[in-house]
Amino acid sequence: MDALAQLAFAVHAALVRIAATHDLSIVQARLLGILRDRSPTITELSGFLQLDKSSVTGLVDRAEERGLVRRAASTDDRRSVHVVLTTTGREVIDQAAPTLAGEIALLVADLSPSQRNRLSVLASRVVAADARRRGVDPVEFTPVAHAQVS
Amino acid sequence: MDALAQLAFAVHAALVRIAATHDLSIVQARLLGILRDRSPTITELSGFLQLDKSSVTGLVDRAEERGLVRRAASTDDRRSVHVVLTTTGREVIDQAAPTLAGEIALLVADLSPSQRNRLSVLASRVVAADARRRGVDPVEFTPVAHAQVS
DNA sequence: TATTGTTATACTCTATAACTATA
DNA sequence: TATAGTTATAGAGTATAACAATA
Repeated sequence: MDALAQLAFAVHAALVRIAATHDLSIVQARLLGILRDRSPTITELSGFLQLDKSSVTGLVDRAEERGLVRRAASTDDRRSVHVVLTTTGREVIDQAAPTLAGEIALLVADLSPSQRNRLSVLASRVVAADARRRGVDPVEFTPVAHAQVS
Repeated sequence: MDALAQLAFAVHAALVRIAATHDLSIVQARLLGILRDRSPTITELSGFLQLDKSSVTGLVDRAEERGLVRRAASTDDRRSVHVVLTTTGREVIDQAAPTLAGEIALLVADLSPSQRNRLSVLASRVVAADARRRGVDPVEFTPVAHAQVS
């Protein structure tokens, strides 16, 4: 299954490349993607992104400095902070998401529609099995996902 | 094709996780994997890894400090340097490669053999098309590839 | 002149450990 | 005591620009 590793590298590289044209790293893009339809706490983000809390603090710091997100006090727990997309942040991710999706589409442009469909089904199955195995929610992981939801 | 992005993240995360158990980053693992059957110059590595020369200098510096690789003067061009795997480096990658491959295998364990085969074929096709499009050699990109060759 | 590689610099991403404030 | 988040610190990875040595 070496092809799978190569595929992952190719997709990853494509996403890095396109995110960069929007002045985003992949992690920043995922962060903004997650925030499109929710305002999680730092700890929740830490779970979504599978990162240490302190890493998320830094990530949010940098995004906040750039005016992409803001911190909002929680009403029910004064220790907690909710991270919220700003108007600017929403504009940035709304612009970036289609081009990210487009780059993926370009990657599989050589496949026939039915092959694309089969690949999609198999990929979903692998992702679902992996998420189940690790006890996490499989929907939360890519800005492209949220792009298609919206 | 959002599933493809999610798949890429899942595979990538799995490789990061396993490489870490061998005290390697993904890039270090790819570097060692490439060096298994060749001794490229810095510029050649830069092409294989799609990184700037200066990034490769740093990568090789760190690997050299850890005794995994060494620099060897080129015989024909005194500007060039060939990067060579040390005995230690070979031991490390020979140990890591099977566990990396094993983790990929685990990821697709839920699929039937014929589904795995189909996924492999589709993945190879996408990778090949992408490599062709970008004018690079598709074989050079993962330590797992070299693991299976050896 | 052009190419090979390094250095200087700066930034992002990441984690661990220690800390503060709240629960 | 336990949890939420931050800070301090350290290190890897990355790129750009300027440079020396060689072609």
